[in-house]
Amino acid sequence: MSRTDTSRRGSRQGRAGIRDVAAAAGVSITTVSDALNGKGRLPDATRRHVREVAERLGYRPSAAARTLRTGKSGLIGLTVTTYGDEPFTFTEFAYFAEMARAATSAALARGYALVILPATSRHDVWSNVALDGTVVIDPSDHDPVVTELVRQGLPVVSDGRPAGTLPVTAWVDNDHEAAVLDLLDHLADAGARRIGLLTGTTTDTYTRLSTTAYLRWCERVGQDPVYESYPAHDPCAGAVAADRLLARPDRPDAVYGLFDPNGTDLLAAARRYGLRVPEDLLLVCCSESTVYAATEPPITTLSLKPRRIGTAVVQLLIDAIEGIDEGRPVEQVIPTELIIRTSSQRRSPRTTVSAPRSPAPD
Amino acid sequence: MSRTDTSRRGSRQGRAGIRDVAAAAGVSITTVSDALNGKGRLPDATRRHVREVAERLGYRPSAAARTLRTGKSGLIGLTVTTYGDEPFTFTEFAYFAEMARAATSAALARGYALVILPATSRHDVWSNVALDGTVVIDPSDHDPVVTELVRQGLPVVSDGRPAGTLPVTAWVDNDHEAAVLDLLDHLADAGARRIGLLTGTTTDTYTRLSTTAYLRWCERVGQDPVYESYPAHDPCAGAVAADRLLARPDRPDAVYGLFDPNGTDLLAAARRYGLRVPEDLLLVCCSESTVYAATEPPITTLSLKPRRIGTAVVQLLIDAIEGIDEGRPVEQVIPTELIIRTSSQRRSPRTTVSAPRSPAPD
DNA sequence: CTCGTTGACAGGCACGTTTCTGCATGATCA
DNA sequence: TGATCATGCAGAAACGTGCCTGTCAACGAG
Repeated sequence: MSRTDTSRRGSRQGRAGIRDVAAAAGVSITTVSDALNGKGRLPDATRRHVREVAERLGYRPSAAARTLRTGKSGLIGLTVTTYGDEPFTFTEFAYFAEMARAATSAALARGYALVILPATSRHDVWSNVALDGTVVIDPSDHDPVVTELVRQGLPVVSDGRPAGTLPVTAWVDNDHEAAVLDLLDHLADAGARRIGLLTGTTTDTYTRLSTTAYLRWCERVGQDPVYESYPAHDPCAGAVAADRLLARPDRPDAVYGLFDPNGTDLLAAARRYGLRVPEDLLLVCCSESTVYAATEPPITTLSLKPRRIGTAVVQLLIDAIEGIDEGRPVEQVIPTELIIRTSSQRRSPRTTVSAPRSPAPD
Repeated sequence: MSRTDTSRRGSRQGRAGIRDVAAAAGVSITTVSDALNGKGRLPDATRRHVREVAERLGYRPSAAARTLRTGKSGLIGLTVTTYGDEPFTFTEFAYFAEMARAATSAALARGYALVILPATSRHDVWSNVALDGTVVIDPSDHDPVVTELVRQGLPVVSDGRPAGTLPVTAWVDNDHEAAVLDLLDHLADAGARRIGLLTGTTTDTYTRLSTTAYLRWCERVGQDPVYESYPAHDPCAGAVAADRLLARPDRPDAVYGLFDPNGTDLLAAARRYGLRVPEDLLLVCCSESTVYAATEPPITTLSLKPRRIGTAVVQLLIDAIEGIDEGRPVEQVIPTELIIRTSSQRRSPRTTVSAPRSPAPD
C-alpha cells in the first residue's frame, strides 16, 4: 500500500537524513546512530563504513531532533541587563566584551554555544529557544527572568552575587569591598589626604558594595566622604559628574572612579582646573581598558578580571547542567588586580620645583 | 491494553506539555495549538479559555519540538573570526561590541536571538545548533565555514564585502576607499604635507582596501607613501609600530591609524618625541571609542557606524530567511562618519615658524 | 543435544509540536 | 427539501533522532 517505503521522497530537499545514510550504507537507522555516536557494540569495520557513507552524503544530524530526543540543546543563555532598549550599557563595554569572550571560549571548549538574550526580551523569544542553562550578569533584586528560569528547573549562574533571596544555582563575583578598601589604602599610602569617589545612582550590587566600602573606609580613617553620583548608563553624565567633583570647595586630592570612562573624564576635568596628575591629584578607576596604559599620565586601574569571571561562570553552569557539581561550592570569589601606574604614585619629593603649569587656560 | 492513555505519566517531571493543557481545557491538542498560535478558526471564547488554562499550568511550548516541526529555530549565528583561540581580536572590541549590540537588538525586535559562534569552532558545536541563518564578520577568502553553510542552504550575510567568489547571500560594508580618500583630503586641507599610515599586516578586506586607497591617494597628489605595518591582533605591537613610524627620517606631519588603539599609541609616541598635536603632528584614527573625545588633545576619529551595520546585516539576513528579499539589493553600503576634533585641525596659520623639536631624545 | 551467552544488528516507540484532513452541526439557498 | 457552505473542533501523520527491546547466528559448556 502507501506505507512509507525506504526511499521516502528521495533525500528531501538536499538535506540527507539518518535514514538516507542507513539506506546507502545498507544498515539500519540504529546502527547509523550508534556508529556515529560511538555507542552500542559494533565492529570497527561497520563503524568506519557508516562514517564514510555519512561523510560522503554530507550528513549533518538535525540539532532540533537531537535536542527533542535527548532534552539537551548545548545552548547556554547569556543574559545581560538592559538600559533603555539596547542590551548592555555603554560603560561596561570592555568588561562585557572580555567577559563574553572568555565565556564563549569556555563554553565552546566543552561543546556548548552562547545565546545572547537581553533580560527584558519579549517572552516569546525566551521560550523559543531551548536552553540548558543561563548565565545572568548582575541580576537585579527578585529578577523575574531568573525566577522563571529556576521555576522551569534550569540551572542559573550569576555574575555578581545575587541580591535578596534570588534563587540562583551558583554565583561568581569579586570581593568588591576588599578591593575598594585595598585601593583606598594604596591611595592613602601615596599621600592622599582626602579621597573622593565617583559613583553611580543605580542600585546594582557592584555600585552598592563599592560605595558602602568607601563610606566605611572614610569612617574608619575619620575622613568626610566626598563623592558625586551619576546615572552610569548615560555616556555623557560621567564627564559632568567628574567636573562637579573637582569643582567642589572641599576638592579631593585623590579620586576613585567606579566606571570605565571615569579615568579619561577625570583626567580631562583635572586639566580644566589646572590640576597636575599625580602631583595635585591621584587617580584610580575601575576599568578593563588598555588605553589607560598610554594616557598622559598612565592611569592606575582596578581590574575585575572579567576573563576569569566569564570562565568560572560557564564552568560552574556546565557542571550544574551535567550534574557534576554535587559537592562543589556554589559561590566563587575571583580576586581583583590593582594595576598601578603613574597616576597613583607620587614621585620622590622632587616636585617642589616642577615648572608651574598654565593654571586654567580654558 | 497498554495504549498511551490521555494521562500518560502525569505531566512528566513538572513541565506541562500541550497534551496536559488540552486535557485540562477539555479540548483537543489541535485546538490548543491553534488557540495559542492565533491560527485556525476558533471563537474568542475558546481561545481565551485555552490561554487561561495554559497560563495556569505554566505551559511553555517546547522550542525543540517546534523547531523540528516547523524547520525554523529563530536562531541566528554570529560568526566572529578568531585570532589564537579566543573569539574576536582585542583591537576590535569597541567596534564588535557596538555591532553585536545593534545586531542583538535588531534580531530581538523581529523575534530572533543571536548565537555567538567563533569561525574556528569545533564542528560538532556548529552542527549541534539549529540556525536559520548566519551573520559572518569579515569572512576570509574562501571561508570553509561560509561555504559549508551555503551548501546547507542557509542564508549568510557578511559584515564586510566578501573577498574572491565567496557565495554570500548579501553583504553590508562601508565604502572604505572613499572614507580614506576623504580623510586624507581633510588632513591635507588642515595643512599636512606628508601623511603617514599605520596599518596592519593581515590580509583582510578592510586593511587591504584602506591601504590601497592610501597608496592611490599618495600617487595622485605625488607624495611618497610612508607607512608602518604591524599584526593588528597583537595588543602591544601597535605602540611599537607607532613609535617606529614617528622615528623615521622621513617623519610624517600627519598620521592616520587604521585601528582603534592607534590614537593613544600615536599620542604617546608623539609625546616621546616632543611633538605637539596638532601643531607638529595631525592625528586621525579609526575608532568607535569615546575616549578620544576626552584625550589631550581630543582626537579626530573615523567611525564605521557599527550600529548601523549591525542593524542592516540582521535585517538583510532575516529578510532572506523569511523570503521577502526577492527584489531587494544584496549589498548595502553604510556611510562612514569623520568626527573632527582638535587633533586634525591646525589653528590659524600662526605656527609657520614652529620651534624645531628635539629629534629623538629616547 | 540443549542451554545460556555474547556479538551484531533491525524494529519500532517516544520526544512535543504543527498542520493537513476530516467529521459533525447548523445556516443559507436554489 | 436536499445541496452547499461556513463553523468549530478532533484524529493522526509527520519532523529526525535516540534508545529500548527484540531476533538471529555462532559458540562453548554441561
